Order: sequence, then C-alpha cells, then structure tokens
Amino acid sequence: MSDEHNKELYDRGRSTMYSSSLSYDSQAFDPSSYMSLTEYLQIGTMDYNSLATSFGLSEVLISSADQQGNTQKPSSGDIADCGVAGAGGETPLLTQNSSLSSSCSEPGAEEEDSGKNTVVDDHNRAKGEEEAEKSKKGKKGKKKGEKKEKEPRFAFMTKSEVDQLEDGYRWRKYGQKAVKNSPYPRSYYRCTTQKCTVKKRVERSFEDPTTVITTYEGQHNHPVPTSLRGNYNSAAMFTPSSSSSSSSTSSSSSFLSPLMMIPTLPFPHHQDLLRLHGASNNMNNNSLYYSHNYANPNSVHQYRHHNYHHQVPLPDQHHDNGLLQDLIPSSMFFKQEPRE
DNA sequence: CGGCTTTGACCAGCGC
DNA sequence: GCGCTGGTCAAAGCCG
Repeated sequence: MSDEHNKELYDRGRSTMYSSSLSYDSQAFDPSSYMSLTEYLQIGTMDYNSLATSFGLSEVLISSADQQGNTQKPSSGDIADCGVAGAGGETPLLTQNSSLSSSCSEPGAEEEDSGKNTVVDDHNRAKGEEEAEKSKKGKKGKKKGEKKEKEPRFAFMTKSEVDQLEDGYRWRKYGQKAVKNSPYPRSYYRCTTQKCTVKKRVERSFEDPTTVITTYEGQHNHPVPTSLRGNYNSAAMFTPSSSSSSSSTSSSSSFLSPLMMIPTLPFPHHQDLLRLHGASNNMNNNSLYYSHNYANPNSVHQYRHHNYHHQVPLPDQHHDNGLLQDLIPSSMFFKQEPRE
C-alpha cells in the first residue's frame, strides 16, 4: 500500500474520529494492513483461550496518546511505522504483515486479504525452519537480502505504574534499548517456554509516561502456565464503583463514559469492565475504543475493536464533549463479519 | 547453581 | 557508502 494511501486514510481517520482526552484523533487506520484478533486467533496454533488470556483482551487495540506537538517523524524501519512505538504517535495495531524492520505499508501488503491463508500457512511452515536455522547459524548466518520472517504483531497501551504487566506467561528479558526521542528505554522479552518464539516489547510512552506500550509478536504454541494463571484473582476485579475511582487517577476525564460488562469473555479474569471512550468512522473501517481493566487496578488497557460495522452502527449521535455516552452491547465482541 | 537481568557490542535495514 | 536506529546476542553479574 502506498504512503499516499496511508496518508489518505490517516487524514480520513482524523477527520471523523471522536476523541477522548487520550487523543485518539491521530490514529490512522489501514484495515488492509491490520488483522483482527479473531483472524489472528484463526491462523495460530494456539488455542483461543490461551492467546486471549495472554493478550488480555477481546480485540486489538489502541492508540498512543499522540500529542499534537509531536512533529517527529518515525525513523525509518522503526516499528513506529506500524504505529506501535509511542514515539511515532501512530496507531499500534495488530498487523498481519508486520515485521521488525519493514513498514506496515510496504508493497508486500498485497498478500493480505485474498492471500491471507496462504501467506499464513507459509509463514507457519517457515517459522520452525527459520528458528532451527537461526540457532545453527546464529545472527550472522542470515543470507543477505533475505527478508526476516514476519510475525503477527499485536500491541496495546496500558495505564500503569509498573512496566511489566502480568499476562499469564513467563518472560525472559533479552535486551533493552534506548528509544529515540524518548527518555524511557524499550525492553525486549522472550517467552521462556521452550520452542515458543513469542516476543514482547515493553516501553513507556514518552508522551504520556503513565502509559506502558506492550507489543506482542508471534503466537504462543503452548498453554498459559498453570501456576501463573492461578495468580489471577477474580475477586480483585473491578466493580463499577472501584473502576470509576481508580481509573480516573491519571486521566480522569478520559473515562467518564459508561461502563459496560463483558460477560461473554471466555477468560474469567477478564470479565470485568470495558469503557467506551472513543470511536472512529471512515470508509473502510469503523472502530470503537475501550478501556479495559484487569489484574492491576491501577492499569487501564485501551482496546480497539474494529470492523463491527456490520453489527453495530456507529453511535455518532452520542458524541458529547469528546466522549461517547453510549453503551455498546457486549455481544458485539467476538462477532465479526468478514471484511469486504 | 539455575534462572534471570544488565549492558555493551554487533548486525541488518533504511534513508540520505 | 555512511550514519542512524531497532533488534539481538552473549558475557557478566545478581539473586533466591
């Protein structure tokens, strides 16, 4: 997809998005570059519950709190091109053709949609081979010009004082790098389970230091470790009242929208609350933004649920002072019509 | 002692 | 080609 097209989508998104004080207005949506969690789940080898548990959500997410003063251009090859890095101020989303160093809008994007399954199959098949090859040859063994295998990527932002958020899996830190234009370093983690190639990156947004940006890459090929899973305490989950007070600590005006219960979530420790506090509407994609809270009462996840337009009309009449004053039926989650 | 973190070095990709 | 940046490696150190 061309940069021009992305720009167009970006502008379109800006002009139509309702924004809370968390500033969702800068998010560009290129639906063809992203995949829903549902799609993501379908292509993976892991079971639905474990992945969903790992990611702690119902849908992909996010936005970075883009401050309008941010005029920095994401560096070339930066993950910010995919909108994940806070420094880029773009929309971190689950991308199908994401890679460590290539832009989400690279020409290879023609693989998506029609060729989706094929691409994924090739990807899954090649993954094991690649890993074996990598361990044999080491990082220097890769042929020049050989493109790195692209892993599905998935990111979300969390209001949290702690960087490492409990997601049910065990992680080993393998690197830390300073992030350009940010005082906060980015940490790199690998899943400690043998033969599991899932990685995650954790960084704090320099625009909003109270926000942690977590990016997952790859899919777990094993269940959530039982011992960790048991750590989740549903009794500690939010109640509407507690949620209202705690979530307002860092951005009180951002979470004034009504709460909604999501009783249909297949993972018990996430059966708490979602708050709708933003939406976008453009030709290709309608999106709603939610805050989600679990495990850590001081954290608020922001989720993006897109392509719901076949089920739920965008509640554009409910825009009120930057906040949507509407409840979205929880049943819309996990319901998705195929795009096109 | 095993598992984990820290951290400097190295490499690849990209833009200029 | 060069410089910048992100991502990864791996040795050293820490900790329970």
